[in-house]
Amino acid sequence: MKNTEIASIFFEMADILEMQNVAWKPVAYRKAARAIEELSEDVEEIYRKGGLNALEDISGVGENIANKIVEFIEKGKVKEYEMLKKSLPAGLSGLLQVPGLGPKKAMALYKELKIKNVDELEKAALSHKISKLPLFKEKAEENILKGLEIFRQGQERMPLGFALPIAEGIVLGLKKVKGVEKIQIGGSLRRMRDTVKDIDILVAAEQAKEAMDVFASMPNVKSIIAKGGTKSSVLLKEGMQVDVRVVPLKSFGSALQYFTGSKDHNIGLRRIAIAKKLKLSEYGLFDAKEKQVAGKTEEEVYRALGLSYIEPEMRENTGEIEAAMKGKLPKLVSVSDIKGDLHTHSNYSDGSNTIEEMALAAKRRGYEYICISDHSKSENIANGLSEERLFRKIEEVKRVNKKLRGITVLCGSEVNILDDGSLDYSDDVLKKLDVVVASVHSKLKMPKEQVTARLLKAMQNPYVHIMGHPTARHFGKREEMAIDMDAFFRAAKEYGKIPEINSAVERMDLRDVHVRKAVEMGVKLSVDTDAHSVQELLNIRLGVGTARRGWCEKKDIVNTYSLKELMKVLKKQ
DNA sequence: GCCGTTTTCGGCCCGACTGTTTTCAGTCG
Repeated sequence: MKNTEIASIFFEMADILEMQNVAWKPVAYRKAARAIEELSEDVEEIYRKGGLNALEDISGVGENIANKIVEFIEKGKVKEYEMLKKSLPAGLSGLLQVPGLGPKKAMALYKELKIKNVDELEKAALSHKISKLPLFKEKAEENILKGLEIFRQGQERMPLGFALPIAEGIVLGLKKVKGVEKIQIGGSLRRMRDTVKDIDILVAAEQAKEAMDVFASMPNVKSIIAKGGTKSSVLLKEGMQVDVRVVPLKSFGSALQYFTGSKDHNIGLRRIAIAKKLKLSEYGLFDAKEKQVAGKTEEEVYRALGLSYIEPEMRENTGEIEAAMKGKLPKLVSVSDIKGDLHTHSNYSDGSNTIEEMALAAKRRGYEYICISDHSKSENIANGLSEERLFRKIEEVKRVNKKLRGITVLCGSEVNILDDGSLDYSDDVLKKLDVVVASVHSKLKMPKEQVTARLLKAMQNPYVHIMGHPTARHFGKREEMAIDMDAFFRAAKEYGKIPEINSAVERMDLRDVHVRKAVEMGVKLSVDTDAHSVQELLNIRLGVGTARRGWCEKKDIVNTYSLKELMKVLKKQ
């Protein structure tokens, strides 16, 4: 997949152009880079199939950038990028990644002190050379060192499942503050992106000061980046930045809309506002006479722009605005639609709770069913079940079903897909199970053709129902496997297999763009937690978030079906 | 460099915080 590589070239070109004070081009290159980064398909594939025209169909990609993509695909490099790089010392544009440093200051540091990279920047700040420059006074060195700290900590995006509880803790703390009328998480966290860079929190209050003071003095605050009357930013000990904004109640909806983003979605909305001779800001939607025509709620803002309400998870400017104009948005699946979990573990393999405990926890969630799918025999590291232990487990599930009312336990297994695409149990064993989840846990670095063939072969097995965490990515450990996703979903459709949206905090697999593609191709999916304890059943909200980002409706997700309907779908295979 | 429900040319989102500015530039989201 060349997408990430190409995107990073355009991001760097944007930085270099910005340092050279070139107008608008940086904006254009960054927009194109973001779009390429978010593609579900390999740009190379898009080019092979549809040529230059198909590349230009990518939003933000015009003739010029399309040609550069072709150049990279065919020659492995982009001439203009190479030339731009030569115009500045290597590493200099990297200074822009340090918060607080923009093109002007970075260029000044280079011209005055010959600072060419982040390490030299730190040395200069520590030896107090910077404060002698005209643009920089006494506070500057302190801020640069603070910026470097944020830069080093903020290199990595944090998985949604880590950030969400942290954000919820802050919300809880601020809710109690006198004068706080409303509070809500915004940003990419509210859009349920699988990873987030920072946490945005919006507060409605007439007097902001007390909320700001409480926020800045929370116990997990490591340092304060900015603290003003209505806007503060801090760095947490957990390593992430949190921004809190306070607005009056009458602006809460427009502010929430604004701080939820995405950036591209907001630009789209503001264009519509301009076309209607209106002005949209975080304070509201205003007419030509500066009279507020909407702003108290988000619904009001969308309605006033002539759009139906767009759910946060869809706000990426990937067609949702056009759909909202025509009133053709999907009705997204929600957590309350989920009737069961089809991929969980018990202490038969590597889970920490008994089958009965898992079942009772599922019942407390209001589920109709839960499938306990422990690991298969070759997964030694996770205490995978031999055939003999599996048969014992089937009996145990029968016993629990007899004992418990109001929840049905399905006996399943997460069966390893071996290197050649065959499965870890024989068909005679698989056919005794209610649900078979087939997953890859080994040889994750196979070339694309091989790994795709491996998955396709597994899908041809008539006893497989669900394809578990299809790309096998693991945050901080490994990238996703190289898979031809088109071929994968075509096969899923042909054989009636159900790819999984795995909600485990460190997996989140499939990704949103894959899900969107599956939905477009008419492939049914399952949202599962892969829970190894009763607590982890809660993570279903993460997977549902991904499903919503992929525009899933209830009908697209099989575990929103009643047990009877679900069994019909599974039997059909 | 991109783009078109006013446009193929002329726009391109809009406002807060910081520092030291005595009225604003730079940076950020």
